[in-house]
Amino acid sequence: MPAAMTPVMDGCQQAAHRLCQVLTLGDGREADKAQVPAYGDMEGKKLITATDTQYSGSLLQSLNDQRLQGLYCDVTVIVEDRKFRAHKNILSACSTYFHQLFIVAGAVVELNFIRAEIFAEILNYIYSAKIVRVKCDMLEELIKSGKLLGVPFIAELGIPLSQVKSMAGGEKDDSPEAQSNSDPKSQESAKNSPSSSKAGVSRIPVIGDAFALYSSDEPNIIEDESDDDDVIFCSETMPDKPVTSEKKESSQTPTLATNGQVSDTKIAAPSSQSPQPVQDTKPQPQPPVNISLTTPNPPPNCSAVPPVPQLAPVSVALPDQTFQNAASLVTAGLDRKQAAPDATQNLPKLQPIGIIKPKTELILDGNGISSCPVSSAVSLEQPTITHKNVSFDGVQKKQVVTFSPASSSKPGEYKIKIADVVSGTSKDSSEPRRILDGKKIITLDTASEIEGLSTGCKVYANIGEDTYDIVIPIKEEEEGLVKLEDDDGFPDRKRMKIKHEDHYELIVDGRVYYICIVCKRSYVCLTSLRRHFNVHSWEKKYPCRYCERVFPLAEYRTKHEIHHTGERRYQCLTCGSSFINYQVMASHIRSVHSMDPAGDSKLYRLNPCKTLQIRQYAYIADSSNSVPVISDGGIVYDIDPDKSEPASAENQNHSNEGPKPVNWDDIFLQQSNQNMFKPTTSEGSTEFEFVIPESY
DNA sequence: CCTTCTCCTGCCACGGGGT
DNA sequence: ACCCCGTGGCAGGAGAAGG
Repeated sequence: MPAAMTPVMDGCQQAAHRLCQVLTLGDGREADKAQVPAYGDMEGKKLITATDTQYSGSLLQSLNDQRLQGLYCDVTVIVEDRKFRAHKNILSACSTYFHQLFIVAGAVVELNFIRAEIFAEILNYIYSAKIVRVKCDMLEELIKSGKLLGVPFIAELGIPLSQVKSMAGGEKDDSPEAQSNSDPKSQESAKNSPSSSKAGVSRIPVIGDAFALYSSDEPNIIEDESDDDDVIFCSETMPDKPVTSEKKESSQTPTLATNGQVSDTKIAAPSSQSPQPVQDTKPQPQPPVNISLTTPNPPPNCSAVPPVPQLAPVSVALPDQTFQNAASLVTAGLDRKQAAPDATQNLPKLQPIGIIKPKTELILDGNGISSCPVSSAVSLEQPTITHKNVSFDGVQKKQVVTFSPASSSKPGEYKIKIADVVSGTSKDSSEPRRILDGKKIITLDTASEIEGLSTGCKVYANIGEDTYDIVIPIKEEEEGLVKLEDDDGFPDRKRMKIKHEDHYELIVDGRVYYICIVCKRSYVCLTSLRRHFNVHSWEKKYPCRYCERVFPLAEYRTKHEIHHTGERRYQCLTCGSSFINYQVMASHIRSVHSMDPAGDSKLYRLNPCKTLQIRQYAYIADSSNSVPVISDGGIVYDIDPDKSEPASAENQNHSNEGPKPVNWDDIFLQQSNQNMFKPTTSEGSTEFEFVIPESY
């Protein structure tokens, strides 16, 4: 040990010794787990080599801790009803799918081809290099999902361990690769050379290091720390877990016959090599992209393969100017065989993509726009790495989304088309055109200028031929950072307040449309989008008090609960009949009285809700005087107050505070603890008895 | 074809917090 | 007092499902 060498150490040796001490003692790690510095030529120049063999492991652990705390997470992956916060860099490094996805995707991505439970396992693996206690019946799906996401280790779990190089013969340390791995240069070359990583192994793909944060120093077997785990899996690299467990491998490791590729879905085995620089990347095996183009939101668990975002916009007809669905407005998936600008006139809903996601920072220097000296390239400019994109390479370049009423083939229709843009100088783009809602809006008139924009800029539409509105959130990044890190150490607390994580902004003719970043629906009102976005994020959940259903919108729940209570608030003023909702009432008025409930005449009234604690005001349905009034009671129901108010205690607390509504979450929190409002818990009668009126 | 139900989205009122 | 923003109810349309 170096300590014994101290008396004869020179300065270099002492430095090395100190380094060794740091390595072994600096952060409490044990000395025998760190590779001590090696002394080179003791007589000549002293070369010191010190390897912190635990660095990669501790780094990964730190990253995982940060993920679990939501710290510095820059992407939210929505799978089914669950959200997963993560770091783009990590996902990108471990998954070829994410690597490509994040070229164009924003801060929120939604996966509809994988189950949340499976993704959770994959994510745990990405951040821990371990797969722990996965049920055998999940393994096949896990492997399939690993293939879809391009996570090689998981994708190749079906390979019998005996075929894995590092397991064969157990002589991994003596393998040429293991030896070469000790040389950083060799490591580097191995990373960049798939063939080199497969040296000596011809039968199976070799698990490369693209998916692992560990440097490939010591190929090892991953084994879970717990002794009672049922399954272990093999990995090349796990420096701090150099444990081999042949017994478990031989007896319990599943050996599935799913090693081959899923031919019917054209899913290729994930690449075993590291994600290449974009410029160098050839089309890699990816989940096919040709199936979701007409289904922007396929149902969860569908067998569809992941829709890789496309980079090329396509022309699409717009229904008038209403922009009911921005999927037909902003972007559209581009059939790789249909690049003609006007070939998609009658396309159905297409997979929305093509949002221009600039990559570099835009600087407003007072007089104009100057992009940072980064390799200014909009995503559209980058040689893309999916075969689909490659197929459009050259077409996408210098193509932007244009929005031209004149280009529409039908009266009143707008069309987005692909247009070649000739680079040129901006005419009037130097000044921020206007300030809107805390954002600067500038206008560029050439696509080349857009190339210099950053992800902080919201460039989502043009306003005319070769002119583009650019929305620049002011201090967006600062806001995001600040709000991600809450004072009390709970980074999630203000997550909802992070700006622009949920939408793009599209400006057409000076009007702002808010585009959901997940499904690309457009909204005139930002509040509508925020409300809508909960159906993706499930940031808030609205459970029914009477059954197990959960709703993403409070209004849905309220309407649903009214069905439980049976209350009929809508009363026809012509015949006095009451109805459970507007639709039934309107149908009644139209069919029975042959009148239009939406007309000017006052045909119905809405009585205040008696059975639910909702806002105590009602609208008198009079389109000419739609003033909210506090109803004095519809006298439709005679409700036992002792039983009609599920939150009676809460109401009593607020009884002296006016009509302040009770927070549902407070109510539900209490209720959930007491489990007192579910119908099955009531004895003999429901909690909500009320006298059914004659009209019922 | 009709009815019923759910979903959706613009609109608006309310309430809380900040200035 | 005013403004901003989040919340959530309402209107009314659209579409799906079922009879």
